[in-house]
Amino acid sequence: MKNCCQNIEDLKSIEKLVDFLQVIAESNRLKILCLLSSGTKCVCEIEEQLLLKQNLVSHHLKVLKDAELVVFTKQGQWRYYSLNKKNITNLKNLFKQIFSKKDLKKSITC
Amino acid sequence: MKNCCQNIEDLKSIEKLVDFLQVIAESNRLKILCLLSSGTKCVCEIEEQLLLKQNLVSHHLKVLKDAELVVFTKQGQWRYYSLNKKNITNLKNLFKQIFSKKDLKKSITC
DNA sequence: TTAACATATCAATGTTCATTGATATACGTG
DNA sequence: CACGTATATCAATGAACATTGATATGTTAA
Repeated sequence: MKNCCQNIEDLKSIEKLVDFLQVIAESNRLKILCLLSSGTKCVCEIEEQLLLKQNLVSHHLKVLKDAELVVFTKQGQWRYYSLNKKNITNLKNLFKQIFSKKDLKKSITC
Repeated sequence: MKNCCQNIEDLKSIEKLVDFLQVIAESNRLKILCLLSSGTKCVCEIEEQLLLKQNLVSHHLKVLKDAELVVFTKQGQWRYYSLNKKNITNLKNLFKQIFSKKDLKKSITC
């Protein structure tokens, strides 16, 4: 375990965090998450509030859904999206872990 | 203040966070940060430990430096890079703020 | 059934960006 | 000075991806 970030567990955490970060490192998606944290919304509400076209919102929701950061329920012709709180928490913890000096020193042997 | 994320302050925070996230949402850069959190390193050490070519490390360090996430000091022919702890802390706080339900509800009026 | 609405998907376009090889700059040593 | 080492920069390439218009699918209402 001579090199930093060569520890398999750490590498996995880093790749996993990068995957998450790439999803949220996009301003429309971050705005959607931000909006959803105030409660469940249907696609057309997101469109209106963020002034985005329908297909674009739908596209970004798919990216967020694939990353399991949001979930939805169908109700008639509407889809109501909300945060996947469990995974948002995971993301926060992973972020905290990687960026906490203390944890880093524990988990990574450089 | 009818719409979420239309509040100028929130928008600024979001754009600022996106800028940060885009910088760290890249696995080599995240690894560099991770490595540097164990202490100051010169470029060639980063090369060796992460098995990356010199020009690539130098490129990513420039991106990190432009984002003010790292700083360096010159010593002879070496440049010693280390974390810009103040800005790393800012990043962590911004992240926490955007992703903390409580703070979100305080700062964003939807 | 037809029309209108809500949402998803597809193909095309343009942009951003990671990587690489080549080269430049700066420093130290003989 | 000349040479080797450390690092940065530049130009080219290819891949990833955000956005858009068009179209498809499913649902409700008349």
